[in-house]
Amino acid sequence: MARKPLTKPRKNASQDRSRATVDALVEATARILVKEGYEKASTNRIAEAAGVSVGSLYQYFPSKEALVAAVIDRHNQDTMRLVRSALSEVAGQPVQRVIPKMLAVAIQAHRINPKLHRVLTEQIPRTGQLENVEAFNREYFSLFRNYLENCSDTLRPKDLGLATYVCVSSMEAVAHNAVLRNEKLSDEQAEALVNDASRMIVGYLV
Amino acid sequence: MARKPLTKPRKNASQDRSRATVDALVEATARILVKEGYEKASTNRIAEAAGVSVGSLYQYFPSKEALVAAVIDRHNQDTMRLVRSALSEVAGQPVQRVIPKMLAVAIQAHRINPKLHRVLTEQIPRTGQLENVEAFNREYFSLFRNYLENCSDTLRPKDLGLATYVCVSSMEAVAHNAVLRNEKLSDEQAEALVNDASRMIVGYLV
Amino acid sequence: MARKPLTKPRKNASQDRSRATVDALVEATARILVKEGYEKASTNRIAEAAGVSVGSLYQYFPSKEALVAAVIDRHNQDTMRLVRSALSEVAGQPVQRVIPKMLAVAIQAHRINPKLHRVLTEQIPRTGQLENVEAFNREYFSLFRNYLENCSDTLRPKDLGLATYVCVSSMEAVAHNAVLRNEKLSDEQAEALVNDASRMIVGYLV
Amino acid sequence: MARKPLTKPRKNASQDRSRATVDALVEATARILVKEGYEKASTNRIAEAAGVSVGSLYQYFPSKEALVAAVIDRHNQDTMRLVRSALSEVAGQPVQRVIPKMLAVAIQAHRINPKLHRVLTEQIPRTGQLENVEAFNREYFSLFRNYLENCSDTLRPKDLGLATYVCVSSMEAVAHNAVLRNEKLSDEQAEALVNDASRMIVGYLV
DNA sequence: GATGAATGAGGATTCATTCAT
DNA sequence: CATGAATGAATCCTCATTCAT
Repeated sequence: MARKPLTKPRKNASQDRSRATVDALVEATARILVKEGYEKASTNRIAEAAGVSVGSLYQYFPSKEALVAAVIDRHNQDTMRLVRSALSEVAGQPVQRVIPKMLAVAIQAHRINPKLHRVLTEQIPRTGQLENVEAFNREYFSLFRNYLENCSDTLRPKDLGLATYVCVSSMEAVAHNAVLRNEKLSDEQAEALVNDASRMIVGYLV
Repeated sequence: MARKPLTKPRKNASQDRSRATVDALVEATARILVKEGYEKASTNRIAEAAGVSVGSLYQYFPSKEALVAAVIDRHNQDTMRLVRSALSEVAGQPVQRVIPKMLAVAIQAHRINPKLHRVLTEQIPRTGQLENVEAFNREYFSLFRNYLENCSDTLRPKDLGLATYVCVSSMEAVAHNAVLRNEKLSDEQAEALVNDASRMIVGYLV
Repeated sequence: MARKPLTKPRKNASQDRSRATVDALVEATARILVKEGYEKASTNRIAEAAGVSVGSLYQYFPSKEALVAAVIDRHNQDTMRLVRSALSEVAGQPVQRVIPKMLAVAIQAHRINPKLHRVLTEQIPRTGQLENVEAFNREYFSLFRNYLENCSDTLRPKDLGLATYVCVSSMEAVAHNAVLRNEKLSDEQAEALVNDASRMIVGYLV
Repeated sequence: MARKPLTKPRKNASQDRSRATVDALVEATARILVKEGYEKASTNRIAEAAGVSVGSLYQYFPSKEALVAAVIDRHNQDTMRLVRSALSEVAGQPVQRVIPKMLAVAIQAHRINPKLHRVLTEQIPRTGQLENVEAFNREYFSLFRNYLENCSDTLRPKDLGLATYVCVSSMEAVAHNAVLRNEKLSDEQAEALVNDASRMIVGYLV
């Protein structure tokens, strides 16, 4: 019991340092990606932007791809947190309340860091690290499908898989395009969009 | 009138040869893009696949980007041809007939060359040659908006710009995801999708 | 028949240029290998020494290993030329004349470029391009074995494979060590060596 | 005498630990060298395989080269032990008995750890730490020369330096090639080899 | 116009070594 | 003494582009 306190801070100090380095790298990657685009984002540049040596970069990330994957992951997790909390907020409520909420959240999620979102969706060659994106999509789908199943008696579509697919695709597309084509989307525009799109989806579901 | 036939064939021969070279290059680019992916598609390899020297490639295309842009252009024009002819086929008919047609055409368009479509949307860094894509989108939008305006009295949404946007986004997304996630989409699946999505869009519009 | 003369020089000019580049690269590699050692021999440095760009290096040699292999090959071919001509010179003569000749030639061969020979045998990691070395050894073995078979009735060893092996190993080792340990080997020393070693081998064979 | 026992064990414990660490590092280096080859053997990997931190590695060995030199040293000492004991076993006996013994021992020595032997001779760039190898060779030479001098009256060659050189080179080469080219050298093959090569060397000497 | 050899800046990655903890 | 995170020079190699023939 006398030794542990002695070593623990040591370990933590070291762990903290590692953690800080990793965070700095992911953060720097996101920044470079936004500022320079994927093609110009070289590992040396990223390391420099992170205030770290290339060697350290490769200590924590086995390849450039892994680094970008980490950025995507982080972004997806941020998004998912938002979606989960929104869905749990309106759990058990009718589609008339849930759909607008989901649309609002989708727009909000794309607005977290629209430039990063754009780079991530437009410039990253989707080669290899599809797994993460797939995992994200799967969770998003199953969350929504779960909700639909819980109120399936109030719904018109019988094939809930198809319904999930149609709804999620549409909501995603509307939010995505809205933010990408109009980075300065005003709140009024967003509201109008949410209203119309909600009416469309709700009308489809009930 | 006696001279022209003499020179014209010559000229044509030359023009035809140019045309053939350009076509071969664009075609080869598309092929390589599909087979190897964007990152592995080098100009030397493309030239070789086209049976042409790199030098000639640069005679016709000032840069790799221009070459890829040409591929995108060609793909978009193929798509647009389909869309235009479909829309003119159902011109003047009610949304109940037009929307399913448009959805069917969107799916069909994505099925022309799904692998190329995937590479084009997933792997090409959208940097610079957005103009082409934008032009394509603008035409698509205005074609659909035109149609909506012609039957605006039968429609519920008053903001036709917003309605166009919501409809086109959703239709595009549904078709795109359907084809990308399921390259072997069966005709039954496609039909079910068109039915549900049509009901959604039509319900929104009327 | 009018066209060919027109294109042939062109082709040759181009072929000559390629050939010259390849030669310059192999030559430069050998030079760097001798001057700096294997570890310091980087592709960039070799290209520079050859008065050629790295790009050109990789146009002709797919890897650094291939370049070194070419040097080894060239060296082995130089050696083999010597050996073959020596053997054909004394073809049909008794071992008492053949063995001294072979020893002399082995020493001579190692003296073509002793420093290169040293680097090639001491510093090159024998990983991968063993095939070439093996091919060289096989030819060397089979040339000598052939000779032994032709005069097998005058020989004491019955297992000619074993005899070939013992003779070649010993002759090689004696020559190799002589040159490596004593780069300034005098002609008298060489002669004494040839005499003693010959007596040993000949005594073994008859 | 009362104090010493008190401190000595402490000191020894520490010395033992050092010793153990050094041994573990040398052993790990040999293992990695065999398993991965020289090029892939990094200090970090070696330290890990030895269960020690890189920092500690550099506490005991100033460079990677030093570490490899230690492995070579150990291997050479193992070999030398074998040779010395064999020679002392047959000390004073005639060449007819000594030569076969030496050949047998040379083969046996190369068989201690043939893979390590191969890596050591084929992959290690002989740059710098030649001293150790030279020392080994010198001892080997002088042991054999000593023996020859002791029975010089029964020998035909008058230049014992030359004779030593010819004999040692040949014996070494025969053993070396035998083991390297044929890792699964059978006992019969080894015996045949020893017989023929002995006859050759003995014939030369007497 | 066509050819393809040549270019060389730039990128990803490794690894022996150091040093703060 | 031990640790292992950090370093960064150096390496191999690629590929869009040019230009002499």
